[in-house]
Amino acid sequence: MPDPSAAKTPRVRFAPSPTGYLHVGGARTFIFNWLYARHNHGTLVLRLDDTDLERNTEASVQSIFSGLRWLGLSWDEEYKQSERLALHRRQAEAIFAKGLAYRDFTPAHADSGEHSSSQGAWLFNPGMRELSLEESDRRAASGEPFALRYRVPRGQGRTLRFTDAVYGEQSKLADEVEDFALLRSDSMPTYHLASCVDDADLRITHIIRGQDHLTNTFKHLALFEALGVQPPQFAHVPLLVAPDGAKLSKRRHGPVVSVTTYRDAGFLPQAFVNFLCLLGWSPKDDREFLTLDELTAAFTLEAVNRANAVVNFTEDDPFDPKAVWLNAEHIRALAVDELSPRLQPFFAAAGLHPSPEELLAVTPLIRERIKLLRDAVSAADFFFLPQLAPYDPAELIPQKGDAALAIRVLQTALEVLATTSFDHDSLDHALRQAAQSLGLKAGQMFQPIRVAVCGRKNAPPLFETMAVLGRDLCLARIRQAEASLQSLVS
RNA sequence: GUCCCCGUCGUCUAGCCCGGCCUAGGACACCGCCCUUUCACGGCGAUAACACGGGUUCAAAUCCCGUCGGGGACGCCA
Repeated sequence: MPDPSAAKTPRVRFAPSPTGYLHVGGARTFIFNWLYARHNHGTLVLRLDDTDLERNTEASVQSIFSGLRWLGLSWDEEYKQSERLALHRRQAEAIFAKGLAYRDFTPAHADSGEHSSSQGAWLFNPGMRELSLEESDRRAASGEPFALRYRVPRGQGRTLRFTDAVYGEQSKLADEVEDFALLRSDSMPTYHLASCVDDADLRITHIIRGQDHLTNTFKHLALFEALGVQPPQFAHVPLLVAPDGAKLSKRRHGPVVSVTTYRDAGFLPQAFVNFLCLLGWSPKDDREFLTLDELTAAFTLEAVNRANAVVNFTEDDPFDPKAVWLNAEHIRALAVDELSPRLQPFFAAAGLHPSPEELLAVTPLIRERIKLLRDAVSAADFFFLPQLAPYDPAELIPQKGDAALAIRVLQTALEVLATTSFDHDSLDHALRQAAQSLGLKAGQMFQPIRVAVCGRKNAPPLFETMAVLGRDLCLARIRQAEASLQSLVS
């Protein structure tokens, strides 16, 4: 029998609930959905699952949208569950009318505790499932609040089954599924109801979501049946877990799981996407660096793993080293004129405002030296600082030398630089010759100049740096350095 | 507790479905060497894993059973 969903072009959905910022696990689920949709020329639906009035916030909605926009992956349709309440309620009533659900008048929150701990799983509230329709109607009419529960077909030896695209054949006895709620006592739909009703109504063909929903799927199977529709295909993806093995959570792990943390630290979205894809999925060859196009071409659900993946962050280092490495790779893969403008906001945040031209000149000197975009500031601030940050004059002293030697180097440099043209080759030639005439190794000559000009020992290549800085600034800084050395000798 | 899922280097993974080519491959991180005006890039190299126990087989990381370990679900949260 042909699979009805296989013929249609796929429709997938990402359905975050706006109860907090977009976190890395959610981002990855979104990316997998996006990749699946694009790979198969299907449609990606973004649906805000905002049926929990208590916990939803507008700030979360904004945070999710800005996170998604930053990723740069677009969706095709957009819905909000809160605008579809009428449909949810209508379907709940239809299910009730078919006798597949019942009213539960047990007060909310009255039953916590006693079943979870000792006597096994909770299945239903005593008395409510068997309430006669007459009494149920009477109590409802009298205004007594109730939740609507799905009447799981228990006691018939039924087995609920589905084939997960990632986890394979799944089955569970219906007797082990609890009577989950469809409507709350305030008549708001629950997640299960709203989700299934919308998935059916939006004609979703493939549900790609976190593995934490694997067991919920049995409830959804029953619900789709109650709704009278074929269930979509399911594909559960392994969870992203913290180094301690627990599933990533905003509450326990804090801002390190927020995508804005990555964005603000200077991850490139394409690197972030690349990294996330490699957690729980691989192209099955040795590629690690993949562009979006390559990811799209290579992505299949069959290649998704089943084991949870650890995001390797620590207290003092919030980012997985592999994510950082991939980011550095993507930075290096960027053309200078693409990279340069992306650096600008990070300088601005540090109070530095180089012109686009200045930044463009500096970018090639630091491109291979930064792992995160924000590193650009510490790597290149000296280009744009009118006054160098104070440093220890002892740094100016070269290997196997003393302050007097450093002074001699700088004085010689001052003379030579006064007449040398400030391009790489001229500087290289002039300074090497100067070193020779002083009887010094090149490094002994260059190091004091580097520190004088950059204010520190580790910096981009000297001649390119000086060429960008220009003669005036270089001479001024070298003079200043020489003066600071005088205090050391006297 | 009940049910579901998972278990290859520290981490991400290839290999597992279709046993032999696996003295288990790649990557990150770490360490060492080379390149080099510093840093970085790049190159080379080293350390490092089939959770355990049975079984099937001429042969098991690969198939079967069990044990242990980890995770998830069990909410009028999603």
